Amino acid sequence: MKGRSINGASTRLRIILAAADLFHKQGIRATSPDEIIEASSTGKGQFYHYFKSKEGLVHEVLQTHIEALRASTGFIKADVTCWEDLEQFYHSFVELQKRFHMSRGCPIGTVGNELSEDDELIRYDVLLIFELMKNRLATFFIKEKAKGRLSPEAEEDRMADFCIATLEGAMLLGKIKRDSRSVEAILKEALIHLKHYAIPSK
Amino acid sequence: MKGRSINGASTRLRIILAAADLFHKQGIRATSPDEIIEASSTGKGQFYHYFKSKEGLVHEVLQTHIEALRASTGFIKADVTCWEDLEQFYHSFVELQKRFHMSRGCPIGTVGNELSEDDELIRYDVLLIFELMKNRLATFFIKEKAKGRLSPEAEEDRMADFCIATLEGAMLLGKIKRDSRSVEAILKEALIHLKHYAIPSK
Amino acid sequence: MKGRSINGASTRLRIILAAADLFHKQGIRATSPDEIIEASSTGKGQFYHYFKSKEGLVHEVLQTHIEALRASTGFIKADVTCWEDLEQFYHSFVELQKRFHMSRGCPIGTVGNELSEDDELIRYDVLLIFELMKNRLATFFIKEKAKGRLSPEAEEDRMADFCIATLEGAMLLGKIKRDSRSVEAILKEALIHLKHYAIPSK
Amino acid sequence: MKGRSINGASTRLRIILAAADLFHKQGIRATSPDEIIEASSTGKGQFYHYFKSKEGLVHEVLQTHIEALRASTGFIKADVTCWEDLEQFYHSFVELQKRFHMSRGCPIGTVGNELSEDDELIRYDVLLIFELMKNRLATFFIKEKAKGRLSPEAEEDRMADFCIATLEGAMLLGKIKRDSRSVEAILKEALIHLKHYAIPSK
DNA sequence: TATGAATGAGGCTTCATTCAT
DNA sequence: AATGAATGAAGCCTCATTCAT
Repeated sequence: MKGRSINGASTRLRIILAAADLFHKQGIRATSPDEIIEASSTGKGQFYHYFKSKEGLVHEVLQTHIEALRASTGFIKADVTCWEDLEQFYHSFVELQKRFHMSRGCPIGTVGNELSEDDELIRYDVLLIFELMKNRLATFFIKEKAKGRLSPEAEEDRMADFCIATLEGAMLLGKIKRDSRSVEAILKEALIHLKHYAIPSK
Repeated sequence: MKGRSINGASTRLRIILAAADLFHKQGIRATSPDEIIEASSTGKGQFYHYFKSKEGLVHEVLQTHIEALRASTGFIKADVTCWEDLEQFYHSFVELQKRFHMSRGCPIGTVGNELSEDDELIRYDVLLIFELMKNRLATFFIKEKAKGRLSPEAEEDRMADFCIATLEGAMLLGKIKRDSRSVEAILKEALIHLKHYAIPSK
Repeated sequence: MKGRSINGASTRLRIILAAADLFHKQGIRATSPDEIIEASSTGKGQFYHYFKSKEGLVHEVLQTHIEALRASTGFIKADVTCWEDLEQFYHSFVELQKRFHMSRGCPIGTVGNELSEDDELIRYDVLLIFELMKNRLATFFIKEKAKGRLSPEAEEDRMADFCIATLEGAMLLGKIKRDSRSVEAILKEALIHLKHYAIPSK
Repeated sequence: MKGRSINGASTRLRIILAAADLFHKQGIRATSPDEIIEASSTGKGQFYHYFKSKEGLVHEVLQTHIEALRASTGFIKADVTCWEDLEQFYHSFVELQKRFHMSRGCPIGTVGNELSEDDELIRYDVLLIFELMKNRLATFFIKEKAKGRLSPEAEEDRMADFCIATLEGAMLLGKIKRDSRSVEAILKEALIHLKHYAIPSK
């Protein structure tokens, strides 16, 4: 009788949280159900009681990320309404990475990067998260443009994708270098570029 | 008997090439020695004759990438001497990705992504490759600055890291979206930014 | 509350019926409690509430077959009082098999076949069913002999066993061939043989 | 280092023989790879080195039965050239069954009986064995007829199928009853029937 | 009566590696 | 240089059952 809990939901959640952490730390393939079971103090049966397979769990973990993104309950600060918020958005990721002493990349990027052609279902989940983030950012740019504070030739969607790409690329480099300095430098460059499209309000 | 050593060399190389392809396609963890052996038409013994372990092979694969980068024999066009070359550098990666119908990311990034804290040796190999690429790019920026064609406040190393980060991030998005359009858009944005540091020769 | 016990009875019955069908379809070992629970739309608890174990359920399923045989409520037409009835007896099994497009064998034989030395309890159940069927058939032969319509050297028990064996063997061939023709041919041969013992009433 | 053998073939054979015995004893589903591995004194890896799956092994086991049948090296005496040989054919099966104290059925029938709709490959193997046996028997009947020693209305194929069906049915009953007497009685009845088609040479 | 959470043993298969020839 | 047999740990999942509510 390991982690017998009050209700089933908590076991399920414990599994998801343990899995999310392990996937972030070492990737999906490097994480075995047994490891997740151990980390969440459950039994083998519970794993497959709550999730139909490891892949199913991956899906649930990503759904949890989506929830957190939508409800702004996670580490990601994607409610961007001003340029400072955009910096905060970037910052929230770097903070996460620093918390793990630069040994991990982006939780989403890590998962996305290790997908292959037979992980279509998971790819769609990752895609959805990236699109969600992109939309949050694009919305900010669109509003800025509407207010006449962004150059008319700025393409909001492109800019948003550029944000995400620089973020993901920077975090990957940060993980490889085990150093946050270039991550911050890269993101600073990205911000400089984005702000080039800004029209200073007089 | 020459034939033997030639064949020997080719066996070794066949294994490396097959492994490089599989690692790129599906990552290291998802690729078993058996799969590599099969793809390179060798026997189990040969694998461990030429490489002391799977990790050793990963190292050799990365050494091969380094060789190719140094000798400019691979797909990477890192001999950058003008802005067009920089575009070519980016382009060479996008071409690679397109060749696989946007189902793969960057061969180096894919490997780097799935490393965890106990893959220090491999991490150094990946780091070396990124540093090598960065130096090639930085060298170009340094020369440009020396020629007075780059703004004095441009930081060449940062710019080079920015190049690599945008590249890696863009390719990740491309793989997740299975579409090259945003990859190209992102890289275009990156180039715009970099060129902002350029001083047009009159 | 009557409704409850009625529902209760029906739950129990639903489980037995679902199990009987699955055992017939794929055998006992290939059928898990989960599958039975799913097929009978119950919960896990109900299964072990009504049956002490999977083996206990197998026993109940066989008891149900026995009931049906005794009360002549099942598909088996074992009330044999004339030669046409004997044909009907055979025919009822072939009909069952045809209903499942020749993909299944005899429901009893299938269960009996997969028994091993530590299934003594179940073996006795199966044995009882075969003995029951045999007695029904033997009774017919005994009566025929009593009426002087069967050769004095006919051994009624042997004949009855012969009936069952040909039936089981024919159904096995039918399942393997997925074709009813040889089943019918074999049973026809069997009938010819049995009728050889008959003395035509002048 | 358990049963390290001189050459690989013997390991493979040991696995097949152990599996054949266990399948006969308790059926395919009741036999786990682990059990086969244990019984054949091998390692887990060897099992999957020689056979692609458990199903693959079942196939090989059946192929071995086919070989034995073709080469007449197994327990089955299917070289039937006279009526005594036919009795011997039957007898060889009963002897096998007696050797195991009537606790097992026919090795082929046992496998055939537990198949379900998703074992098509194995079903074909079993079918082939039955067809092979049938042809051996039918050949005898055909030759007898050619020699004018069999009634013109005898249908050789039917008779052969009848032989196999009675055999399989009798063995199943024998296993359930744990008694050889009715098996022998049933087969005696079958022989009586078949001989009815014989024309005594004057 | 009913639900489904919890448990852990075991089933089938792959992995990475070593060894013998 | 080359082959492939051997090994055992581990990976993913299902099973049969019990327990708590």
